[in-house]
Amino acid sequence: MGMAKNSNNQGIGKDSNGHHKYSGGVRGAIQGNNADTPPQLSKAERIWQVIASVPEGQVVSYGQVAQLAGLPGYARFVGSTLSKLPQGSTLPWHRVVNASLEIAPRNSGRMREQKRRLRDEGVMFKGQRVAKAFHWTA
DNA sequence: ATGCGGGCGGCCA
DNA sequence: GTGGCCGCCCGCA
Repeated sequence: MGMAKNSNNQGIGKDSNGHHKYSGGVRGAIQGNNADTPPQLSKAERIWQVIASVPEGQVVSYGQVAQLAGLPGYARFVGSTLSKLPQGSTLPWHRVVNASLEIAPRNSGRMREQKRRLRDEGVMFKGQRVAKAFHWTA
């Protein structure tokens, strides 16, 4: 475990979304993380919020994140949003897998990094997939 | 404006 | 259980 502290902080420098509609007090993490998520936040911000709330040792799917962020149907957007995270981000991006609970195919190095991180927090695999027991249900 | 490619997902062979 | 086809929605030529 060591230092897990998945706060709501992920080195959000500048959103490539352009829309700087405000990003003021993101008080605490989004505890509710329901679809009732207040919309002053940009889509990317809401997505970050949800991911930041995923417990250590658990995973969620892209579609699930979208759903929880109040953006049903935005699964792919979640993926592209994560691909834009800054290098030093503390957002637990590695806890997001596809609906089949497999690590989404992309740069092999990134994939290995994700698997390593998950294993480090105790997540177990069944073949290529994360065992169901580690699938987070909000 | 239009087209195309993504860290996806649900359905149906 | 797999694999292929669309459908979704966005960002960037």
